[in-house]
Amino acid sequence: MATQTADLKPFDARPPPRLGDMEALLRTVVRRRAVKSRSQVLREGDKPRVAHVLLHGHTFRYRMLVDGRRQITAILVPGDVCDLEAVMRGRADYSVGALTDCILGEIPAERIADPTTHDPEMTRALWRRSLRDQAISREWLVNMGRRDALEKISNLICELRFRLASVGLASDIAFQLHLTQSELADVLGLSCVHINRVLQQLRRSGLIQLSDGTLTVLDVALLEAVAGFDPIYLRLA
Amino acid sequence: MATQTADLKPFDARPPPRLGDMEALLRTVVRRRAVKSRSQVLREGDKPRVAHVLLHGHTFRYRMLVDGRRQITAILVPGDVCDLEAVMRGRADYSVGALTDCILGEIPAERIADPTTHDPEMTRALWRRSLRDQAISREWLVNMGRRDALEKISNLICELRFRLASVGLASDIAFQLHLTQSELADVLGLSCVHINRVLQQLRRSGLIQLSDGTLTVLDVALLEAVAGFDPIYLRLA
DNA sequence: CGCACAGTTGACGCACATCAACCTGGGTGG
DNA sequence: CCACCCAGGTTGATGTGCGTCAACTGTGCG
Repeated sequence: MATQTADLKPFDARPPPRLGDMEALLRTVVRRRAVKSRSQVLREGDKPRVAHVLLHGHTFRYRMLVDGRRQITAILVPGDVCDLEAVMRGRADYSVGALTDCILGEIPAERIADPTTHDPEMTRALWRRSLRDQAISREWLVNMGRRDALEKISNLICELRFRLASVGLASDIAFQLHLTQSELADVLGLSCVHINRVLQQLRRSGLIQLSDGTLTVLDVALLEAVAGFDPIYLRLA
Repeated sequence: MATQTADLKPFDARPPPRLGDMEALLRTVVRRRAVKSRSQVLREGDKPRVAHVLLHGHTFRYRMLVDGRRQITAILVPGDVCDLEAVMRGRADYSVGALTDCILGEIPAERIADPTTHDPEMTRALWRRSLRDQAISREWLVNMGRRDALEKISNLICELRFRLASVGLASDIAFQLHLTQSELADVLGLSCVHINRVLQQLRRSGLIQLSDGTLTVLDVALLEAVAGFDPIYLRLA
């Protein structure tokens, strides 16, 4: 359960990306914490006392149903805050897990629980993060409700390519994809068998290439057309 | 395209519910606006200059795909802010429509666009609204991805009952449901034919009763069990 | 060496979509 | 005031996208 970090340039912990927001967030990081791939960062029901900015690696939010079904509700990339809502509401209604070895920056709850008492620059940064999170959730709802499996997967790939590129972690066409097919299934509300078949369809039709956790988009325009992808919801301003 | 308001007590515009938050919001309302049932409050792509607090009636957020598919991403009840994110981001990436005749309170963008410059009480109120919105979106994602049609509908009914009760618009068991079956379908990612069949199944099994837009839950505990409903995500604090 | 987990493939079944017809009530225009 | 229309709801027949089950592979790890 380790190794994943090896694929990335060995620890070039360049404090992630541009986005003036990041500076405001980083100023408030009091401690860094490393967590292992596939370990749990936050458990549903916890009352967290620190929020975590993701500095390196990927994490995801999810909820389990009593019978074991799982739904992943967000995928987080460097620069994202894993558990802002949980800290602000005082209780987590979702869990957070690590998809890779990660480095997290801890922000004390006191600094954010009341958004009006401190650093206005950071308050604005948190608002923007939060608004973008919401925009992504809405897009995922559309994806889940009104697109078929091929469109869903294509759409997710387009979104991740975009988000990773915007933090300098994807070239124009290639990026690291650390999701297993079974995790992909739990993101998109499908079964892992079906994910497998659709991924192969995407490969056979020459749209993507996927090996060793590196996903390469061979025909960006066509994939975005298949997906019905419009990145406007990700726009950063 | 009118009439809907008639079912409600003829205009007892009691400024909705408890929730100290409401007071902070209401203080900033500069104008009230009435809109007709089924009319559009906000169009995707608009750059809105006012936000709208819903004072009376129901609205919904949605997105259309180019081929006409529609996904409803939120149902809004009195006390909710229809378009906060659109105002704060400067551009709407969703549309808002009215399910009934509504009364909206307008809040100027200047009062909220920068959350750090004004009334801290209202900033906190907006944060709480926003966090709750997000919690609901997450729950909807779980619903869409990992529950079958019967569970989805049951869950939505439980949620609406809860939210309406918390603003004094539902008795323990009954409330007004202003969604057509086709709109329900676009909330849950199903076809309206299937919605119809599952609703009848719920009626035949004595769980709900539905006539003239009044939905009565005949067996609350059983319905919540069927739905796998846990209201903790709606908790207001 | 063997176990566990990710991926792959085929056979089969089901939940849901689609299509089409029909009913109903209320609103509208002649 | 009646005739029409149309949106919403209901029902049956049929099709299909995706799930489930099950077997097999490859690979890394204890």
